[in-house]
Amino acid sequence: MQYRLIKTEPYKYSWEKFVKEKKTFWDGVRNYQARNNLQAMKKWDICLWYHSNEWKEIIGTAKVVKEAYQDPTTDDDRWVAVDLVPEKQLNKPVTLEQIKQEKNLQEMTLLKQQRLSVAPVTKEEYNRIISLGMS
DNA sequence: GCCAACGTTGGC
DNA sequence: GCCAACGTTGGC
Repeated sequence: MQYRLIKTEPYKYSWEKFVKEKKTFWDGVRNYQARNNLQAMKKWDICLWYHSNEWKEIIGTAKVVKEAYQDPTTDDDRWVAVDLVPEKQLNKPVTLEQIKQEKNLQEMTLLKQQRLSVAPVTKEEYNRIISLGMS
């Protein structure tokens, strides 16, 4: 089981819309590092769902239900997509501000590489976020 | 809306 | 293969 963090801009594709639709495919990644992270995803891996821009918070988690396949939005075979379904919503979103203040979360890729749209997350970081979000 | 950080492109 | 120029992202 692996954990990752994926970013969306809420006005493009929000958590609310995701929950309503019950499923989405994660496409449009045009960055090699993010692509590599996408390709490494396995079925049932968990992704933290992060809203960038004005929200700046982790709001819920998603489960991978289909591993990387050719991105349907492009003919370019360098890019891939995965299918996700909502797993759980946090009682209380974990904000970027909180993450910055958490001693144990300083090493998160989210903080180190702000532009990466699909980032790895360790089990410890994941557990920490969930306990913050569920408290 | 600005700008820093960083990824990508293309000329050499 | 290097690196300057350029474009995009995302926090503020």
